[in-house]
Amino acid sequence: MTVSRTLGGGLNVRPEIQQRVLAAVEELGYRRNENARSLRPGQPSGLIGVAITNLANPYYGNFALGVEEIAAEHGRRILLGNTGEAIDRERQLVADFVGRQVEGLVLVPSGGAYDHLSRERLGDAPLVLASRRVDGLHADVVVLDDVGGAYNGTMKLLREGHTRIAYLGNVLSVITGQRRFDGFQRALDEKGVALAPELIRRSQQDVESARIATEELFDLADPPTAIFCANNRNTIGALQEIGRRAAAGRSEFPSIVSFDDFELAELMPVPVTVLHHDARELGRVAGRLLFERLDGDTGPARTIELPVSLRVARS
Amino acid sequence: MTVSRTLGGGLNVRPEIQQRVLAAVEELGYRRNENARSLRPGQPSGLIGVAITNLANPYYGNFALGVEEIAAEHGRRILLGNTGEAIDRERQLVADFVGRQVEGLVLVPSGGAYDHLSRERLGDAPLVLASRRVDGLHADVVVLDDVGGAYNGTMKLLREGHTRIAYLGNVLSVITGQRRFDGFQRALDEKGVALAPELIRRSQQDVESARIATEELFDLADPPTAIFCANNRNTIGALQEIGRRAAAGRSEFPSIVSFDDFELAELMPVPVTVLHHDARELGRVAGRLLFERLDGDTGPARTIELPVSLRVARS
DNA sequence: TGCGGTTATGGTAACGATACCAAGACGCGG
DNA sequence: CCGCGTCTTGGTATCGTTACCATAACCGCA
Repeated sequence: MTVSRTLGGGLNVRPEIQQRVLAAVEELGYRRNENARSLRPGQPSGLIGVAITNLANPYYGNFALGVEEIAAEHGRRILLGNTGEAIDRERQLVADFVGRQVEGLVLVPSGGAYDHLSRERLGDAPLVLASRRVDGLHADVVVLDDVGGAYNGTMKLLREGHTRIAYLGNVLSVITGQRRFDGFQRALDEKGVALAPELIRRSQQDVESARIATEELFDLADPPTAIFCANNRNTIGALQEIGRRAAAGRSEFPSIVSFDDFELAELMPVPVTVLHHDARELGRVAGRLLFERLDGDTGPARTIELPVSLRVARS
Repeated sequence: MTVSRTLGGGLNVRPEIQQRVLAAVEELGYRRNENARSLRPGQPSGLIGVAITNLANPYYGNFALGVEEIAAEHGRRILLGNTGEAIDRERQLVADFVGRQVEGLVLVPSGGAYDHLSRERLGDAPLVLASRRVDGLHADVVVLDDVGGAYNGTMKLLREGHTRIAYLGNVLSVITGQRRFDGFQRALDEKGVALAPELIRRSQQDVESARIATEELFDLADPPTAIFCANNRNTIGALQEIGRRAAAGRSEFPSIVSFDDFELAELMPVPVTVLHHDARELGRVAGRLLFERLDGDTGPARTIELPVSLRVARS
């Protein structure tokens, strides 16, 4: 049709006819069907699939926003899915994204199996993994300097003289959690401080379970004097429990190191040191990696490690 | 093809052939093209368009999660777009969503013009507006009890004896902001307290501008003794400024009422009262309204007003 | 054996858009 | 006035899928 030409830039169509076409489009409320458009071979769908683990966590909301920002710059939309850390849901989401002909995929992997992420399963769509590494998979990766950040944060507590340092972390299957724990452990080893098994809690995924874990820590005969929180959810849970106890008159004032920044950290009643990193920037970097692939970069898989800075919010 | 029948449930296909088809699918890595699928008339695309104003705000992240949750229950995916409060971007997003054959739209409107939301522009896709009302538009709406919530929060401050109450709010064009200001004003009127123009700041969209506005309030000759924050961003900004001043030794301890809850509110150094509501539930309700329309409900447009509860986080 | 009925299988058309091709209209130079 | 090139326009095929239809194979029963 002449309509297609008109809407596609209007090359070689008489201006008068273009006017008539546009008038008819306006009157009929015609919208080009993008799905039919992307059906023709070689035509891009204009979609980027983004799968994150937990949209309720503002960290991932910001991450998604960073990807969306880069996608929008390139005229693409994002299809967003929430995996909820469930591998089945991740599998299903990835399959669906591929079925919808996404041009590329950005994924925060739940960890564990990754057979659904193999090249032949994804077709032509490049894959960028974010926030978490998956060993043995050929894909671009953007992660934080988890080991170094956790090491620096723990060292700060050790230098302040703490020896009973608790660790609140994510489930074991999440590789990020392992790397952060590695950094934590390395710092203790270096200072010759023994790991106290009763102070290590590594299975909290949400705020409430983190709060309960903190409650149990405080109820120990020999409670910790400092807490290393391996992520935002654990930090908030720990601080909530501290607030509860303060309200009940049983004040506990451990030093806190939090991997992941959070708003109002500087207003906390206990000394909080924050390992700061920019989720939105992480999303942007993931987006840029993806679009470099889409622009034809065929080099080997890259791993970008973003720095984590130590910020003393209150001491 | 027999392939289509096999993947579509396998009715009237010999089990032996089904096995062969599935084996071939596995070997070739075949994925059904969902775009081609939705091309046939009457076939749904399985997509719901969700456009929110600011994904960096955890409130909207949670909202999107609520919609995603309901969509997932119905086997649908969400296409997520960020408008950034820009009407042009909203227009573009909506047009794109329609072009991609979304089955329905959930939108947090930026406010202002809404010609792009008329029925003929959207085709068959039902529209649900969330969080903000748009007068004169025939669509289902889910909003909070903005007026009542703001009224109750302000009343609490007035009953505590405050008469110099500052107001930190969103830009004027956002209808939610107007409604919250209405509730604020109604409470003042009822108690016979005059509105002090120098204490009313209604143009902060982000945390930093809210912090600066708070700084200016404290520097007044006759500073406020309480602050009503009309949304999360303004609350955080105000509290940040309070923290800064405390760190500098110039302690200011106004009472705060915050429309929108936030994590760790109970740990703040000043009395904070929170007008609590559940963003995720808002998203769920919007999603349910949408799916009722998709299930054939053709009744008149409904408006659902979700309650806002007053929670004394710290007093 | 023959006939109606059920089940299995693949051919064809159609969805909406566009690349390609063919053909008509027009202008210009020889 | 003719031939060539350029611009404009619409016909046709195609993308991947599924509804519909036609056909074939098979069964049971009279």
